[in-house]
Amino acid sequence: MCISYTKYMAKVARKYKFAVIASDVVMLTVRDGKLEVLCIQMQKAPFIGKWAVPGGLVQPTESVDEAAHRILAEKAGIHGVYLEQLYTFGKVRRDPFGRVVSVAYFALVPSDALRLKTTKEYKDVQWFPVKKLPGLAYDHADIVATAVQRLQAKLGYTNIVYSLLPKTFTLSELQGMYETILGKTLDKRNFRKKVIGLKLVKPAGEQRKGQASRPAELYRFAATELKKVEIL
Amino acid sequence: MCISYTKYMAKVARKYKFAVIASDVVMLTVRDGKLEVLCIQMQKAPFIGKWAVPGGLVQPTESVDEAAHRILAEKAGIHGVYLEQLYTFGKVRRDPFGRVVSVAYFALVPSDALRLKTTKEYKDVQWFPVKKLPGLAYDHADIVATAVQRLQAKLGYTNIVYSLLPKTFTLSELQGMYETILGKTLDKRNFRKKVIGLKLVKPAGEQRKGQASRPAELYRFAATELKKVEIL
DNA sequence: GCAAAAGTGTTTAACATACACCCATGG
DNA sequence: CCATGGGTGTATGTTAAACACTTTTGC
Repeated sequence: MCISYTKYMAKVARKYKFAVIASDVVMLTVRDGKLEVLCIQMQKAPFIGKWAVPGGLVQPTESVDEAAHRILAEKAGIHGVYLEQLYTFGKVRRDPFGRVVSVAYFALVPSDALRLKTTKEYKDVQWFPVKKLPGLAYDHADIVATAVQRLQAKLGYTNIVYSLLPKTFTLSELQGMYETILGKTLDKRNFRKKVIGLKLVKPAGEQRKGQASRPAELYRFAATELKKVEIL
Repeated sequence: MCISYTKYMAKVARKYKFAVIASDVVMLTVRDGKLEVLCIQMQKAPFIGKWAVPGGLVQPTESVDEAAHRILAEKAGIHGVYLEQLYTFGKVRRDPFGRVVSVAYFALVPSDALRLKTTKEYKDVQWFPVKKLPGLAYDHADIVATAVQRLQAKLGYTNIVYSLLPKTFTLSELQGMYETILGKTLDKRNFRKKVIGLKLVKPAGEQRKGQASRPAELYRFAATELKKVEIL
């Protein structure tokens, strides 16, 4: 149904020469100390074998936001994660298929949800580190770059990092998130003073044991909705 | 030509039930100590007599950015001002005319360009203070509110204010811009220390005379492209 | 007992804030 | 000469940045 709709729209759009609206979703996660993006491998000319960010046409009965949620669910089986509109890419020739304007979104996926995800068998879906991306179809390299910039910026003035970590985490894990995404190291003592002083996190009252080192205190986020906080 | 295209598209869009792409441009200026928005008065049902922000359909041969520039030029006769993409509004029923997704932009117009503008005779075009807006058609009240928020935020971390002032200006005029847009007063001495210390402005070497008070030094912006600067 | 990561304070410099008076001009 | 807006400095508190050692555990 989705494929026939796509083909139908392509025909209509070519005939009437007008723009159709698509949505592309950049899904980001942090895994093994690397910031990664979910990509799918394309089957259609002229991009056979190329990778792209998941996307699809916006249907007549859904809002653009709803389309982004649907793509997230269909292409990655992920629900309830952080999703926000990123930017709208509207150059005339960005898609050889026809005039497609793409409203791009970015989603943040916690690494524990991600583990669930990779147990499913999508042979044409893969996480790539943003620093080792394959060549992407369309203008998707620009879209991914814009998403990474937005994430880096928001890390500094919001509590958005809550959407990348599991419910409880150690302060070292939290700091690692910042270091991975920003690509620089931070001072441990200053970082801890800051996140505790700003009440970004609170102790969960448990410890992470089982490692050959001193057990780490576990923390929770004080808020799990987006708030403005000057962290950096 | 533009009107017939619009009617044609309306027909096509209704027939094939799919979304067309429009762009709306929120033009902002500061005049007489008030932040104002340019609105046009509509002629078509169901919004006869209602005010709206200038907008129009994106043509097949132009990018969405180009459409925004065209709307700015057509509806307001303004060229070369600051223009950036704001947000894409994509709810299903936001336009009774059909499924229209709007890529909103915001433009900043210096008050001297604006004086030129208001000498022209547009009986259906008017500047309204954002605090005294008439009821707006569609979801344009949301769009304007989003634009104002974006402007307030960018004022704090960029030099964007350059796009609202003439080439030379006094520090009091500059401070007035900040106070008007942010809706709060600032300390004169601290403000001056800040903008000079950050090298946001440099002296123009002239003075503004002709007022019943001490002449004020005139300044210029050190840069007239958008830069990140922590001002507030 | 040793390797590995967790945890903890102090000093210094930079910046933000609060605050009040004199100056140059036009009328 | 007076009304108007322009221009200037200092003291205080707050925040950012730099920096090294002790603790607790598993093996």
